[in-house]
Amino acid sequence: MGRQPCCDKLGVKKGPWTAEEDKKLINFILTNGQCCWRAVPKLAGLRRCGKSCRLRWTNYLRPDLKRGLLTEAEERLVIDLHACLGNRWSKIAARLPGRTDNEIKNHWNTHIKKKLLKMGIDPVTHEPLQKEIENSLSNTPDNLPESDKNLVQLQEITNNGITSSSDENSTSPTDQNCSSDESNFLENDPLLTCLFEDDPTPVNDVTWEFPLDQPKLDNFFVPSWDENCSWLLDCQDFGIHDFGFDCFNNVEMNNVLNTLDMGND
DNA sequence: AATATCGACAACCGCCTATAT
DNA sequence: AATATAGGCGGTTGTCGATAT
Repeated sequence: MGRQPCCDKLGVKKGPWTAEEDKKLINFILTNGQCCWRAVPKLAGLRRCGKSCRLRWTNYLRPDLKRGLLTEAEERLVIDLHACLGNRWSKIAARLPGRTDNEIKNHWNTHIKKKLLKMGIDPVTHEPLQKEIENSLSNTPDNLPESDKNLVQLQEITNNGITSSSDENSTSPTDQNCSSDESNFLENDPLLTCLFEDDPTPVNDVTWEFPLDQPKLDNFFVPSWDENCSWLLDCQDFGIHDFGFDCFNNVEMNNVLNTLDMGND
């Protein structure tokens, strides 16, 4: 005999989550923490698969998530990491605190991929596209619009990381990064160095490691109430009290709300 | 104003690995 | 050891708002 089935497929709801469902999931996890996902839907009163709950929480409801587009610095980091790791989005996401693999994957497919192609870089291999090289001979950076100059800058930054260790027998950038010349490459990039350690520590991993100097509430730690939590204020479908923050006493709640106000100033 | 097309992103699907039975 | 599921991951699809025609 194996394990119990994940969930009863019959009667499991699919499609976009409603505000009511979000509320139930948030309330449940803030109260009970993350336990076995299989049990979550039943205990939280949701007609969803446990997998769906995990995804919803991980990709959308987690309080430590950043909202909004990736910054330029984050984009550069994603490109760097992708050059070395390929489509291992979860590994890449682990290096970008507050970002999810799904978010990075989507951003890659909708933004970065196009940018790289526009720059004449193959988004898969990170090698220059031959055709684009020929075109570039007659299209120098000086002739490019400002937006394209930025892209060229980005390319240079990316290539510096990739080619700084190049030797006479160099092959593809990806090969250099991840195999024979990996050590040299890593020496030049402290960020990536930690990637290949046995127990890599994120550059700034806030995932569920809420700082101890944050206010300790009755049932859980909360992340810093700065921009990362502005999402809470963005929710238009239900108020903050609907999230189950009623479990706070008045003093704690006032502190939280005051901090939120300060953050908005 | 109505319709078509596109872009962004949330969510699902199916596969893989680790692990419980 | 064999079997079956949980959890995680990456690829793909579906939905919806914005923009173009």
